[in-house]
Amino acid sequence: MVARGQARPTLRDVAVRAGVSVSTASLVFSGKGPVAEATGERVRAAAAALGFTGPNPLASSLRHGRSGAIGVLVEGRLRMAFRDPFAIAVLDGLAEVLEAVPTGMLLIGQPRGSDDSVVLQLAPLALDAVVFSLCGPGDNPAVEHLAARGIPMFSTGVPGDRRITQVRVDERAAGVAIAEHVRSLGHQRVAHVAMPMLPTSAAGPVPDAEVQPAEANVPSVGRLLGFRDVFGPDAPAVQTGDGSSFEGGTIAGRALLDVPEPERPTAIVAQSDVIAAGVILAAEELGLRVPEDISVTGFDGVDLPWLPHRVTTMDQQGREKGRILGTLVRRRLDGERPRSVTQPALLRVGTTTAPPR
Amino acid sequence: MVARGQARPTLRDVAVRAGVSVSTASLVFSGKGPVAEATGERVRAAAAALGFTGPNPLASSLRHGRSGAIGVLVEGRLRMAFRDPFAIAVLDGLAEVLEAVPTGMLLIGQPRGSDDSVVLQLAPLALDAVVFSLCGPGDNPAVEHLAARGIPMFSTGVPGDRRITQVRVDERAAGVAIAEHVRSLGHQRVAHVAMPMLPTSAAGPVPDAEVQPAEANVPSVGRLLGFRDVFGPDAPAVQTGDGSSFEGGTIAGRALLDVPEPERPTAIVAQSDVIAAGVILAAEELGLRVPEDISVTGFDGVDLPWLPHRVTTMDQQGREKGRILGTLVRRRLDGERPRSVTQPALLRVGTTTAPPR
DNA sequence: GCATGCTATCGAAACGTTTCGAGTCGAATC
DNA sequence: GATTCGACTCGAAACGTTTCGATAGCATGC
Repeated sequence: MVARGQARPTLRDVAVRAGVSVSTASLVFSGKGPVAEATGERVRAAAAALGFTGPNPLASSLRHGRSGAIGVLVEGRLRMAFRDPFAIAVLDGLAEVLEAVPTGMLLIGQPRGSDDSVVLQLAPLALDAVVFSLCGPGDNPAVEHLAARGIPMFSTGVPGDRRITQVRVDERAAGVAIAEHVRSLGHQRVAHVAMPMLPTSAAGPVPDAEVQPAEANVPSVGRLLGFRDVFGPDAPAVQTGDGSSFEGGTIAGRALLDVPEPERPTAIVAQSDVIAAGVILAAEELGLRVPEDISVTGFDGVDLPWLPHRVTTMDQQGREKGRILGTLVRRRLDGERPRSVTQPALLRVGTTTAPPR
Repeated sequence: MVARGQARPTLRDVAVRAGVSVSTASLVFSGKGPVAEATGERVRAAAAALGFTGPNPLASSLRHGRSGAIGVLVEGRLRMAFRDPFAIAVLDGLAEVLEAVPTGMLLIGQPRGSDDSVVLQLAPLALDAVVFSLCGPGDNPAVEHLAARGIPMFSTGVPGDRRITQVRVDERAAGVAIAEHVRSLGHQRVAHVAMPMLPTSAAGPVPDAEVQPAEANVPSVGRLLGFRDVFGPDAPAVQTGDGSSFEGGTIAGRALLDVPEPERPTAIVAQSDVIAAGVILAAEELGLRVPEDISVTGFDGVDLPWLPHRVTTMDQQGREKGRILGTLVRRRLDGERPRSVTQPALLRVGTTTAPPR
């Protein structure tokens, strides 16, 4: 029942005790190949008696060449990544599909700046695939390493390497769609709050040099391009210094709204719901009512239970995106070569937009 | 440079190409044992030429008996678990320590109700240790399985099994401390909003039968006991139906505050900051100002950037707790047998408490 | 009475490392 | 010149499975 000494029992111990060969014992646990009822029973009894809880996963993995784990690369500190409810939604959908396989998700943190340390961290890990779902723009040193190891890679748009199978949305088209909605309400002075264009971008107005039309698949860039497709290339845009964050939204909101009324935008298009929430706080701090005095839109379509508004947003259906990602991973592990897919984003009108006064 | 055909190169391929034995090649990559400079160079060159990215982790793990991954058990859907910023803080601290080893964190979801499926999910996973940090009260079927496999277990208080090494706080004492603070301000009619006493608890008033003094190590129970140590055994307490959630706090807050003024409590002691935030929303919805009309306290000491208050709370230093947890895991993997530890929780007075009017 | 087919079982060969003990060789020591 | 010592290298034996091909037993069909 309990381990004698230190060593765990092995399949061989079980086989010996049951009076069968190791291969037969293996068959009993894997369920492949025909085994007589009585034999199976004897083996299971021996296993129970020895406290054998099943074949050693490491040995089994080595034989199969599969570890049963996929890596999830997390850029920056965990606490930051997990503040983004959209990322969580994707992860949740992913887990939902992978649970059934079953495959575990191995979190791999990647603190900023330590470029090659992630490779050192990755090298000793046995992974069947890797998902980039909490990463920002820019190249990731992990991509080269994983490509060399032949580990299949998946992402939700960034990094944009062609060796990575993607579940993406047409960011620019989505940016156009929400901007159109704002314009159709009658807004003309409209500003944009973006996530950083580059990993190195500083908070503040977006420099034109950082907006490369070729990078339209990067969410921050694509959404800004879409916005400017509607409101013109000179429509004001500021970026946060830290991705999709509430604080970043608040800071940007103050900068845009704390100006004399004639210059003040009548609507702000933000690149995420969390940023939009921050902008709303900034507006309310300044005594502006949303949506009467100022309209605010978000992006993502996540639940913000603590926000007493329903943000007008582009619903990206994060959980569904995660599920699709999971399905792609599964199919890849089954030997197929699934191609990248594009998911639609849907305009969802909430309580934070109205015609200008 | 690139894989020929499908097969990845192995250490043997590298050794052959470099004209050395496999064991010597192994020495080069592991850095153990003396290797002549020239030999090492030759092996590395051969590896580069073949596109060998390092020893196969699976084989290496089998040999070492270590997988380089620790499991993190997540009760309920991922999205729910990750809504709790305290859990995230613990995870963040844990990751900080484990990154350096390096060891990955393998998330294992455990949807409610599917009692033995977690074992099925766990069985094929190679884990060096398991951390329960996002789990609620009650027994967990995974504990038996892991104990049988001899996998070291760690937790932050629950489950309370003695085979698990714990980083806990004295929940009851902490509950007393914050209640004392509220009483010292002069409050007499004080209510409590708890997390569920049992996994099966329904939202609403806490039935006496669910409050077992023996279970004082369970956070929800211990904190309530501490609260009642100060305000008496009949002080009103309601529990949420879903752990530490904003919505749960709002619902409970409405139930407690939407009553005629003479019956209304002048302070509410909540079992988490997130719940406290929900209570504050409920209060404000009813036109009550915090802290002028009603004081609200939380628990945990997490950052809620979107909340325009600094909650008075017991700071549990989640990140530090996670770091300690990580250190315990590390020491255990180094062969020590670290004992459970108790962390202090510190009263941190914010802007949500004041004397009653 | 012999080929045929099926079921149940087994031995041996992987899977790709790491580690242990042993061996080689040249330099230093007596 | 024999001995001792390091530095370096190597072969072989694990680590605990899974899988392939072979074999044995036994009934079926002619």
